[in-house]
Amino acid sequence: MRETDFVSGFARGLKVIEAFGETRQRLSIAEAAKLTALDRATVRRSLLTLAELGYADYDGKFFTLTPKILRLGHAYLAATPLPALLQPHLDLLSERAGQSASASVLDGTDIVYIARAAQRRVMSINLTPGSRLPAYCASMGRVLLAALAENEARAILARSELKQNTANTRTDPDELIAEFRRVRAEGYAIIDQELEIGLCSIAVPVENDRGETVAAINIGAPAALVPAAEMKERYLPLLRETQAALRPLLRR
Amino acid sequence: MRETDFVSGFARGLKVIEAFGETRQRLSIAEAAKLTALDRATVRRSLLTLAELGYADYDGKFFTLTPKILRLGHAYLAATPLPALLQPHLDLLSERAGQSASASVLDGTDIVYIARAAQRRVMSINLTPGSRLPAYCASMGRVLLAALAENEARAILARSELKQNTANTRTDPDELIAEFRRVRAEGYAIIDQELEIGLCSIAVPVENDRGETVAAINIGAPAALVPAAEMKERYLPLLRETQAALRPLLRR
DNA sequence: TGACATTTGTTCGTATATCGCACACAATGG
DNA sequence: CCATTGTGTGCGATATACGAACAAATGTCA
Repeated sequence: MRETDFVSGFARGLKVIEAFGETRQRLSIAEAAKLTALDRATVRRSLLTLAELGYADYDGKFFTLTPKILRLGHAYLAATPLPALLQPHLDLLSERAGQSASASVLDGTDIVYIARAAQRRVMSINLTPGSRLPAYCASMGRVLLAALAENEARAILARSELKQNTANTRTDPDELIAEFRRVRAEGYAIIDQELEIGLCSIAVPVENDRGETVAAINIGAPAALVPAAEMKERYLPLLRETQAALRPLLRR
Repeated sequence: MRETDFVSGFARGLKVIEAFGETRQRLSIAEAAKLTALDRATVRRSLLTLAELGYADYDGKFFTLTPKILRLGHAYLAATPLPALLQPHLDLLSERAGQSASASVLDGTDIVYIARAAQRRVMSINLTPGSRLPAYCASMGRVLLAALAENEARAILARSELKQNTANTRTDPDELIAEFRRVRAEGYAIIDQELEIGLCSIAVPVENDRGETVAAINIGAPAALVPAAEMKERYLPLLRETQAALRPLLRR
């Protein structure tokens, strides 16, 4: 790709949109300029463009995103067959397990939820398609990282902010890499309150007919009701059944 | 706003992203150019920019969006307090009604789901935050359109593609405007299989402490289990309670 | 309160980046 | 083999970014 095959005005605009997620819903021109490290004049032009197109509102002082911006993410969810294909299987899985079931893919150091069948709300966080969690301390994240070449997984860990969310959180890269080996060998990952106290989850990879990992699915349960030790025997068989049902459906 | 306060490169890029939603997940340069009515060279630069930034993959022939694109929509869902504020109330509502409950706002001629608590799956469509339905034939759409000034509502109907989805679908603008008056007077809207055979729903507005309509919430049920005639007595009281609980929480 | 410092939004001029067009070339299919 | 469709590139005209300057608003302190 040549130097000139890059539209920097477009890239700058996308950066401005993402700036909204990091803080509040309202951003002034100067705030957005600080968050994006772009010139105030440039940010102003991007924001006015968003407003002109209806992706943002402007009251003369602050800009706020409008729901029209969801069209952009929806372009992915609607265009990609994976979420729609997984959804009915997650519904069934969730019903049989009596717990929430989700599917996600990897994006950088995060997992991104692409489909979800919720039962009771157990987490403090509100998860919907598009939600992100750090991969290193999520069961689906462990599964997805384990599917990568070890040097790639290590590179992602190096870029991750390995935060000690709870007393249980594993933050040592070597220890995590070792866990990835176990996950690869045994085909599942269990998280025992590493992300949030009171929450356990178990995940398996979703593989296509070539055996490539294209996503991960999990079941989450309150630790008070389902101790981590019981996660495997209670839910792994159900996850394996879903996994097996999906494999032939996923052609590459 | 001056003419030069508009970054057309940015606007063109956003148009390219939206082009993915309309068709398949894979777009060639020429296809994207046709869909957006932009020059091939321009579309090519936009797509290469998306690929360079990791929002798209490029195999040398086709471009596909990556889950990173969900960051853009997520910037809205994370930044706006409304979805997170509504979610627990929808969960409760859904549990008490034993049916799915959702919240949406208006974007042009569509309603956009911003939160949802699903029970069993009744619709053929998979609804998640970001999903869109035509406003004119959805219960929440009727409520949101009824909240507008009548000439605005009429203008939106004029722009809508009033499709006869089922035998029950109302498509006459005058008839719809009359229905909006009734909705405004009585404070709720019921849809009896106008969108999809077998699906009934009832919606009420969510108002802030000034009485302005900021969203709509609904309950959907299978027509086989809950005839449209029973929707009101069964679910309207629950919706009204949720509505009342939300009002003081919504400051403007 | 009033003077001053700081922050923020806006405008301007100019160097640079980008657009749309025209054309060359490659792949594909009848 | 030619028609068709799609991709890459050079170029002149135009649009855009940047830094700086200015104006307005806001905050600070005596």
